[in-house]
Amino acid sequence: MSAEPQLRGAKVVAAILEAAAEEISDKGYGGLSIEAVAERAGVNKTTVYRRWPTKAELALEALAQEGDSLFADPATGSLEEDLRVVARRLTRRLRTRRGRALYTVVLENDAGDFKPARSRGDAHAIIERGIARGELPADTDAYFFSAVFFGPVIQQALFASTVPVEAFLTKLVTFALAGARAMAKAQGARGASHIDGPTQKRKP
Amino acid sequence: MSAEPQLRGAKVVAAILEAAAEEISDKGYGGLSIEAVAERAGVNKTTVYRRWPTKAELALEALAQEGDSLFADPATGSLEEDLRVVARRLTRRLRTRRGRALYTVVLENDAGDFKPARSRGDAHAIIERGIARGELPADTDAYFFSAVFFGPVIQQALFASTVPVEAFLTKLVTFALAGARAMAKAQGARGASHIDGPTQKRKP
Amino acid sequence: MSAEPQLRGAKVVAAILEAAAEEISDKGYGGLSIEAVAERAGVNKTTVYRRWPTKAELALEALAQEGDSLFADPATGSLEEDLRVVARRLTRRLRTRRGRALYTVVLENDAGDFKPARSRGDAHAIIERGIARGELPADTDAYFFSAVFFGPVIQQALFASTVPVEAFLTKLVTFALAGARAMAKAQGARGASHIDGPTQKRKP
Amino acid sequence: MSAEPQLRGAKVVAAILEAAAEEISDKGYGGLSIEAVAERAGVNKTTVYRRWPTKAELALEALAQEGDSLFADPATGSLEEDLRVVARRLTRRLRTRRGRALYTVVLENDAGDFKPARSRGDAHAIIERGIARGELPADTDAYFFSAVFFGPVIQQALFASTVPVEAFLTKLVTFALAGARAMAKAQGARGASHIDGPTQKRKP
DNA sequence: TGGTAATCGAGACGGTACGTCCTGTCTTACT
DNA sequence: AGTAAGACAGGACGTACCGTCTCGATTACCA
Repeated sequence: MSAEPQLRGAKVVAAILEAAAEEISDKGYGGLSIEAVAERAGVNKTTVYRRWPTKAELALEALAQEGDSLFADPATGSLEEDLRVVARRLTRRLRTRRGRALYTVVLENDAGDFKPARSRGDAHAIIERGIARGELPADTDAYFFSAVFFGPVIQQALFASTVPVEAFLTKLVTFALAGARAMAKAQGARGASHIDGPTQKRKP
Repeated sequence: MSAEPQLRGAKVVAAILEAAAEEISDKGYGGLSIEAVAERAGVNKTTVYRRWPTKAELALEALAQEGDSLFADPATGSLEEDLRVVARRLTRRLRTRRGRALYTVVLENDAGDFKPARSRGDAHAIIERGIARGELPADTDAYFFSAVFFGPVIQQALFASTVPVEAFLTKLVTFALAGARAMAKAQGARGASHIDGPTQKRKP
Repeated sequence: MSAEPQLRGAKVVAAILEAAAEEISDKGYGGLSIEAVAERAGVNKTTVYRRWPTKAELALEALAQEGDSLFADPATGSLEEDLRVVARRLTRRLRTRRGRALYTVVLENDAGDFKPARSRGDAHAIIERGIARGELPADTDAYFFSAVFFGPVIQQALFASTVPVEAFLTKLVTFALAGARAMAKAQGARGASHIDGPTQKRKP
Repeated sequence: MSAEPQLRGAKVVAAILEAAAEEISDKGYGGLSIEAVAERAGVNKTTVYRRWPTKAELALEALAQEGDSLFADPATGSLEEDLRVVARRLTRRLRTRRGRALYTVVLENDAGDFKPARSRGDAHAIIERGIARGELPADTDAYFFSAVFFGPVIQQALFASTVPVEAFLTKLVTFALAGARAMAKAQGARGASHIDGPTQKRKP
């Protein structure tokens, strides 16, 4: 009767990941020390090293613990509003040390095949609902649209001195939709996007 | 008695900045240590600390040494081509440890009033030449357009697993121009952008 | 499914002791680690701890595996030669990490009731044969003589910068025999020695 | 005006050596940890490592701080009594963790050219005074005699289960003197000893 | 022959110390 | 005055063993 194997282990893992997340929130990824995580988790340093050989791996797993709410369906009924809501969430999160941490990890290592990319994948649902509702042309490339819409948002939030305010969002939404529609008219279907998500295949 | 005569003033500064730039190229901003810089510059640790209290300040100054060529006028005669050229340069640089370093600094500190924002300002010239040539509507907001065009480029280069290939650039250029034109048609002038350059105030 | 079948009982013990002996030969007692022994023996760490709670105990048992040949009867027919032979063996062994290990164990713990003392007991046979042959006075105290003869040998081998060479041995043999004879003459029997063997009591 | 250079340094050194000596007294050489020494000295770990790369080097220097009193002239007027006094001092010290430490260091490393050997050199004065007084033959080899007399003492003190008691000392003194005299008579001068002190030359 | 008990492997864990690297501050002396 | 030289306290690194523990697998012996 296999009860719970690794019961102790699971607790330890949870404690460590939580501690790591908190440390990141407090001091950012740059200020993250495994010693501090271990102590905060009430765990020995070697226990952390056993599972996460690298600060980066630990941080990534800690940051992956949640964050799924970001692209949750806003269900406003309108694509424009949906995009605005998600962009606001994104912006708010990226003003957080914790929100930025993910990007710092990616930047300091070279890894690209990552949470940021992956979670942006979650945005496709929103876009595809917009397509279904006819707010975007039928042949719109969701990956491309996502890159083009969220790219500037993230960029502004992470690296610009001034916060992208509401007005920017409004303008961006208008711009993106206009671009997508105009492009569709101008060139018709143009094959698959060339920004690929991690692994998945595109359908015709 | 000392073999090497002491470096003085400007020479010291130059040696240190150069050493720092090389260290960053080798090990990235994360792997940058003042000790290593000092040794590489043939200079004492104290001398470095005297002028740059912070690793970030040193890195920023070292990285500012060059990089102005990025937005130099491609002078292809066409806005589309100009944008493509600059985007290619940007992408190539951002695949470099040194290119990424700048963004890492900004991310790890919270400072946003920085090179990235400033240098994007340099892109305005290109865009405004496009406006002058009639390739973009007369009321196009250069700041906004810059953010909307380069945002996705930077985003892809820094954080995406897949390199933004030519096809992406082509699509992006098309998209951006289409968006700008459509927006102009649809709504006319709509007030100033809300993405501000470094310090200057925008007028209504 | 496991490739190697488990070792059991006596086999485990043998494997561990052998592994321990080899480790000591390689790295000395100071460099002896139970982990390394376990791995070398192809045995789990716990299995070692189960039987030898202490590094010292393990080492002692491992070192006790052999070493009985040291005081084996040289049977040269002459006490002087017998002593020389045994002293040479001793010296040679004490130049070995393994040979020294035993003394290190004794020194690091405070335990004195140990192999060194015990094995010196084996030397008595040689001495007593010498007494029987008339090479030493009849009332010679074998324990005392052993201490007085082998003491300097061990001392030189373990702690002196210069190896005790043949000439030293020759001189020592002469000296010891001369001392024993002179002492006998000078004072006659003088009661029991006060260096006791491990446990046994000396009789008057 | 060179005041005291290295004033701070000298204090630190003294503090560390004292702390090390105390640690050794408390826990023996085996239990000596650089961390503990550093803390006890109120000094940073790296400061210790800077000067003593090895535990052994630190221990040796710490143990060399004193210990010169051991072979100080007992000045009893009689060689026999002098030897007894020094032997008693030696024995007493070798029952100490600190006293044993020196020998442990030598044993664990292979270094032989050492304090123990060197300080035994100090014993020569005593022996040579005995020669001068006519208590030993004129051609007695002080090195050899020293080895032959103190060897058993050290041996018993370090490795025997039973303490070498007074009676042993008495017997040993008698034995050694008898041996030296008998040897002189039997063989006359026989050239230099073959146990050499560290470096010095023997005089004819 | 099948079941139970002893033995063992596997490996997580808290803990101590290792020896190294870098930080940022300080003192001293040189030039 | 600016610099080299370098000692220093401090903190974290990543590693090695320690000795303890739990969990299953294996083996051996006994019923």
